[in-house]
Amino acid sequence: MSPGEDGLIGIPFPEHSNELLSRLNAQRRSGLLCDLTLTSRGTRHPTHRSVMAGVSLYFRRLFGAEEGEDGGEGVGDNCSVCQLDCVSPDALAALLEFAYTATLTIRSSGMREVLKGAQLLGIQCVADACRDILGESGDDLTDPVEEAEQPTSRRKQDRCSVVRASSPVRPAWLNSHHEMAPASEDTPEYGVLPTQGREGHPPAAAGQDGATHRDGLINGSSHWQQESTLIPHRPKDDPSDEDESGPKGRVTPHNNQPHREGGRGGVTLVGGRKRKSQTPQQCPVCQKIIHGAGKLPRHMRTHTGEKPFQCPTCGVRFTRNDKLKIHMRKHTGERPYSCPSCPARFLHSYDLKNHLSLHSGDRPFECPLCHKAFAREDHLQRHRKGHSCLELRTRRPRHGNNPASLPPTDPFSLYPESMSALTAARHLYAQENRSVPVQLLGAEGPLPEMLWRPTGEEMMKQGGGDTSPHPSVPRKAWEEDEEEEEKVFKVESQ
DNA sequence: CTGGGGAAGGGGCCC
DNA sequence: AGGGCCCCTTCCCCA
Repeated sequence: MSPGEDGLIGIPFPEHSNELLSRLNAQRRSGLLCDLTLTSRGTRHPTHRSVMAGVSLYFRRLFGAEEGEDGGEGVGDNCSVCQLDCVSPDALAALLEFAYTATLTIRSSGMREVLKGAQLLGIQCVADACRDILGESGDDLTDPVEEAEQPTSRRKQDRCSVVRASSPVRPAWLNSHHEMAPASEDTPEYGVLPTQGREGHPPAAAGQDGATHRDGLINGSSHWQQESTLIPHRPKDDPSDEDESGPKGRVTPHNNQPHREGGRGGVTLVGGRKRKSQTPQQCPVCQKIIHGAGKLPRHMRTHTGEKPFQCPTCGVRFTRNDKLKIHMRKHTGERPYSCPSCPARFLHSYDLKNHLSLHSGDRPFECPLCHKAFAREDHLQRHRKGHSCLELRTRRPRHGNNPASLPPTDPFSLYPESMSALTAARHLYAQENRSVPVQLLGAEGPLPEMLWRPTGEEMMKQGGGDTSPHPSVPRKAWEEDEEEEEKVFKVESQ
């Protein structure tokens, strides 16, 4: 944590934007707090001008809520009814529904009317989606409003605006719901947000609370990209950890372990291969070190809850473009991973991997306590976290160890990490028909030292994180000791 | 409790 | 350096 942020913590509320939008929609339906009525050929739609300004460039300009303006009264401030006869009633209703629900529900026959309305009102993402579905390019249907705002490449131009726009408490209509599957993964198009003057002019839609939050975040996590800590590059001190495996240098699980302290960076020559800088950066919210150039924005969306990538078919939203891409396979029926041994085809590579283990019958993940084998590592972990290992351990270890009646050096190693030390102590003492000594019960304060055992994280901190010689079966140090000594503690329950 | 499917998140390589 | 794509691990949920 940098000195300037001492004591500053960021507590994300990912559902906030959705809940806020949902409540606003409820208010709209019941006519509460509505300060604007849209009409179209006789139909009337009460709504909130702040929401409309948030979703529509037309209304932003009408109300003078456009960033970069002086924040004075907009021309539309006195306007309470806005006649939009140029937009069909159905299209207007659909666009309003979209504004409050992030979902566009229309009949295909009405698609063109919605496209026209979206263009007229400057709702770019809807216009783009409609064009995609209609199979039209945007070139021949360029919205004049949008064109005026985006004279050149918007994606490139607005890169810095995207940074500011990523505030965790940015109102929903300014960050996520109106963006349909932007083309860029880590820098989603934030539509029509201009680049200048945001701090000085909180969006009209933000209201008082919104402004307060924004002010708070200007000094905090909203400036994550500028203020995120660049971790100094340091030559890797353990060359053995470098990836020298496989074609294309694709990492093996061994090399996919979490990086140890510091981080690889700069340019490292490994086996003649030039290694690119990974520019590790520290997340200002969770302090986590993020490796890889350009990966911090992606990580930040895990805090903000932003899901800028929406499936145009079913409306499901994703934080990442690659996840959306995989999701789209459900709709297209594409199953790119086919089993060489049978006709089975899969959506994901790991599905195929799991499937192949069924063919081979391979169960490489063995519980060191009960020696039950699993095909999947996470199943082994789940098994170990549960208490199933405390049951009778009648299985023999794979390598023909002689079960010993002696407990291992650290008897607590026999218990899952999820079990408290005190519970484990009770269990251990119960094996010997003894009560847990009073001095171990430690009613308050930290547990007595002899009952303390490090968590996985603590092990990482203490030992530099090198927990396992075989990363597919990560084991704590005490487990390895246990195995080395080949002492199997058979719990006698009788 | 286990097996399987799926989602989320992190990291590496290439462009 | 950033973005796209891919692979991996971990977690959650359901049968």
